[in-house]
Amino acid sequence: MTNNNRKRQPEIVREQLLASAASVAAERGLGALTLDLVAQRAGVSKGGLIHHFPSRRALVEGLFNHLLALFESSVANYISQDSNPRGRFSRAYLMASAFPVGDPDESKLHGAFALAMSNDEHLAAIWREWVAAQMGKHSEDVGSAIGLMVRYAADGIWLEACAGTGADCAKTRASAIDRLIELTYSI
Amino acid sequence: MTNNNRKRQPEIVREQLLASAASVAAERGLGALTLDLVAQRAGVSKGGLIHHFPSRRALVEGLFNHLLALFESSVANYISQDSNPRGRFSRAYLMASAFPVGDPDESKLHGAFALAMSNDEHLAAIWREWVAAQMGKHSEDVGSAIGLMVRYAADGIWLEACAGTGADCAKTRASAIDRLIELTYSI
DNA sequence: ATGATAATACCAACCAGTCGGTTTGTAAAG
DNA sequence: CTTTACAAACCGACTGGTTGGTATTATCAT
Repeated sequence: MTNNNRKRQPEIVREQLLASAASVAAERGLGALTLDLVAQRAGVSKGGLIHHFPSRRALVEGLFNHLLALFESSVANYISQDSNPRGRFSRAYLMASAFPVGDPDESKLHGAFALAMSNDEHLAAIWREWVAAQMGKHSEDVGSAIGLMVRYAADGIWLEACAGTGADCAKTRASAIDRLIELTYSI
Repeated sequence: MTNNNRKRQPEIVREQLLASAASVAAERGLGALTLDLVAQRAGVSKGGLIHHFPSRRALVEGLFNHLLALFESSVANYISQDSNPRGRFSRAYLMASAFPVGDPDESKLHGAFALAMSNDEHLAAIWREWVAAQMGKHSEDVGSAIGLMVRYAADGIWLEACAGTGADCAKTRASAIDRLIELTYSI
């Protein structure tokens, strides 16, 4: 068993650090993610943060992987509840994008990282690998133009959410999502 | 006539500053846009830069407005070449997004700004106003779920371009764009 | 036309603050 | 006693912005 009454619980601190980093990045963007601030929010000194993540880059990368894992499990969850294999992956991708789990700031986080990918080749590589792995796992809609189209739209949807625009036309938005879901059944 | 052999040509310098800012932001992201670097690339001192844009924020905002104007003229151009009013705006929006004018780095720029909006309420406000103005001008596809869907997908497309992913499945991509265009005719 | 005056368009140096990272120290766990 | 898990202080590099000054251009009375 993992010791219960330890005073030092590094794994918990590590998780707390990731959570703090996530909240900072969601609120103020990745650019404003400073070691001092993250450490302070996690109730840890900067030295303590550096102990777990030896550099800022390592912290950002750790957070990125964490988010990717969350998104992946969300997609997997939608898939498991979907008995129709037709376009299932794109459908789940759409749902996971349009209805993010957790706090609404999460889409902001996704946005922050998408931004980072455009200038950080390493993050972009991680993302590419993830996409490739997903396409391998869910080969149902590989190469489908409609599937790709739906996933494009899904990206646009959370982009809108992360930019905070389009809060008005919620009705049209819901209708657009409905149509997208319909489309996935014709893959 | 505007004097020809002037030594000081502030408007040209201003344009050069915007161009430099654009190239820096496209290459390294908005976060790496420093006054020193922009000034250096424009062949101007930092003081000179500050003279034209009194703060970093003003520079970023100026660049944002500049890009918005470029995108708007691109959209307008597609619209003017399109005789079918049905879904014309969404179609033009899609084309302008999927086939950016100028250097390929421009989509990176759009990406940088789109995602910067998530953390800069002021930029987001400018964007919202622009969208509202566009929707007012091209009322053809206001409130259309299909139009919104297409524009979502358009956003996703340049997001992909800006992240540098998906260079492989160009064929599927082209096919997806074709289908999106088709969709706009059914608005 | 011309010289004085004001306004504009810059530049070089500097300042105060911030940030990533290092170093040193220390208490707890094994 | 060694290793782990932190804390506290510190450092060098960098950044946005200021200041004080200079060269150029525009205005205008003479």
